[in-house]
Amino acid sequence: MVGRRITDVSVRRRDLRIPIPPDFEARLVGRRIENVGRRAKYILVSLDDDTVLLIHLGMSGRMAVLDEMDPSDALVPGRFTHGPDTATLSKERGTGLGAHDHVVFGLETGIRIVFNDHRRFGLMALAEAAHLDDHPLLAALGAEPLGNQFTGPYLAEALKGRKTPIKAALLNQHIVAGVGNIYACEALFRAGLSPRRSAHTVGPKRSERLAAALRSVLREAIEAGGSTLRDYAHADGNLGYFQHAFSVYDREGEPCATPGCKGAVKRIVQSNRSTFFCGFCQK
DNA sequence: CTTACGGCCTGTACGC
DNA sequence: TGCGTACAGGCCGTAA
Repeated sequence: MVGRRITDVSVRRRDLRIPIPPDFEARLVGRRIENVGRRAKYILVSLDDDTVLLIHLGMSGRMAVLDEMDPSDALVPGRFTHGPDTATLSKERGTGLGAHDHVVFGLETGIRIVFNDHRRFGLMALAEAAHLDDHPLLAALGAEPLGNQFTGPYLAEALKGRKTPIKAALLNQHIVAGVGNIYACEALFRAGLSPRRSAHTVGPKRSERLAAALRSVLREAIEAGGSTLRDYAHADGNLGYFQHAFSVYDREGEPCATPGCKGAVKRIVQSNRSTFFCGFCQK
């Protein structure tokens, strides 16, 4: 995408988690893409007029690249996996688009970037580059877990006085940004901390362990291309494979991975989300 | 201020 | 086979 100009924007559904504003298309057409970055779970697309396009994939969103010169792209694994998409595909033959392809960016040289999100928990928004950090979606975010700011002392300070379970605190984007359910569970396992433990009881020493555990699990997951549970895929259609390295996530009833531990992985519900952990080695 | 909870959507897996 | 229920990688608004 970087270096190419946006020649065409087609919004096929505006009612994402936050509605796409009326001036969205007009503000994007004709702009050149200068950079693609990320903050927390937001993709940040910087344009040549100091506008930034914010994209959030929610739980089920994905971006795909359709190359007009290569029709086999429509067969990219993980692209039309849901029933209605395939059905609609035949009706809309010629566009190559499916029922849940909500936004399509046409770029120079005939490539299309498609935002697909069957649950519409994702969103797109526009921000000014000069005030990006003040944008309502970004302003209150905590430190990047892989950035220099995120240290044991930072985490200990952020957890101080919080009564919520440590699992919920890890999912709180204002404390640490970009951690979801899988990696919260895996980090707590690596740190040997019970997900039910009150956040404020995680002091400097445990925070150091937890911050290190979180960084290591994220680094390894990224290295492995992410975790494919049901339908996650890269823009090129390749699947992640970190799910094979899970210690606890989605492993209810299986023996604990810690050598010598006799425990089995338990599943509980916290803040309406599944938590997986070992009751023996996580205290 | 903090925390708990329901809701947003649609698709899939599973039990009856 | 068909139907109902639970659940899914996120996050916001509201209430307490």
